[in-house]
Amino acid sequence: MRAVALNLFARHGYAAVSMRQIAGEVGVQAGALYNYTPDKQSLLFDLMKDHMDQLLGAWSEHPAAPNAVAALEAFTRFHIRFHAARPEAVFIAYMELRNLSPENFLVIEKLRQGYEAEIETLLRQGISEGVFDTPDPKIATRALIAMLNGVNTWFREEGRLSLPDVEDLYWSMVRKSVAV
Amino acid sequence: MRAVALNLFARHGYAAVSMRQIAGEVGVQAGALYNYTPDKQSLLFDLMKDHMDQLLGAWSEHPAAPNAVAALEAFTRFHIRFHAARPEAVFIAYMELRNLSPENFLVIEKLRQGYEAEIETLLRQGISEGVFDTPDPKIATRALIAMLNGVNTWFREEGRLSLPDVEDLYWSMVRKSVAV
DNA sequence: GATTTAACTGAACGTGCGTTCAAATCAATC
DNA sequence: GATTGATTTGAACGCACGTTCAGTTAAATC
Repeated sequence: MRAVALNLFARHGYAAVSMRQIAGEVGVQAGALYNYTPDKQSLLFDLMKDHMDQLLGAWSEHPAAPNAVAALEAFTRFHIRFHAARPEAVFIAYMELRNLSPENFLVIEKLRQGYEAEIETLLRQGISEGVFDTPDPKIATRALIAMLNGVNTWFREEGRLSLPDVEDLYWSMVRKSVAV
Repeated sequence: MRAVALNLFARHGYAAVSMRQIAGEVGVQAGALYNYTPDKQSLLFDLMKDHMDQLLGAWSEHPAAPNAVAALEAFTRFHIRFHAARPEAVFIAYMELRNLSPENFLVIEKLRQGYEAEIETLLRQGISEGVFDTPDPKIATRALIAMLNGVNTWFREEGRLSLPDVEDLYWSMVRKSVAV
């Protein structure tokens, strides 16, 4: 059910997908879904929460890098790979924030901020190492994440560029954009 | 009516806003809206089309720059200013693409590609001038636009940074990211 | 002030929504 | 094969949706 909901929410949007549609693709009547989720809102929230937990979990398991440049490269490649591997969850995580109830939104937003904070720390380390130069690490973090998130709007497995190609291209831009 | 619809679509999403809601905020009954739009879909399309026309129109009226670096700086500042000035239209233009009918989507998508193409041309000029170095201008264009679009997710008029501050920060990153 | 035109109302149309629940069905245990 | 517990069905609940339209009201013209 989660998988079907993820796919439909990503394709048509949370508000435009009915419980009957989800049930239909699962091969079941709408009522049966309520054995697995208390309501539609929780279904959305759980998908988004799972995604954020996986994102933060996967990054936290990443081995420490010897210096800030290596850490930023590791992050750049990790972020691109992680997001390219689950385009549907990513799409939902960024597009359906406003369809979360206020309490649920706060939970997800806090997780998102946690991720952002890790990257900001990384940039600050590079600045104190003297290898990065950016006047506002907070804004630079957001700029970099926005740039990397952009990959998901166009990247296709079967496309002209392979994932390593994309990683190389973006790493080159990320590196230069915060270089001294 | 357009203004109200723009605001509501931006706040709650096209699918989540009813014609009765729009009518209510206008101070009129739902039926009256149909004197001004044939249907809800056209209302969305017109808002998006207007936005894209304004974007392309405003950029095309920009004076030519003496060289590629100046042109890229002009573009960076223009893009940030233009988008910061109409956050609701921008939000809709990027979030409601999937709620357009297939024909309408094609129209908007073509306009978006036109904008992208202008920036790509600009990058290519810088490469041939020898002032830019980026292995894939098409991807670099998308990366830059994604980065600049990111401003709208956090920028607030009353915030810590003024618009010129933001322009300066992003121009510094844009410039370096494609530098030789 | 009568006449024409434009704008709006209010009710209705058929449809689909999220959710509930008694009844039916299925699976596992004894 | 009877009993139990978990799943699923199918119908129903009240409500909201986009859209239409005959009838009313307001504005503009003469």
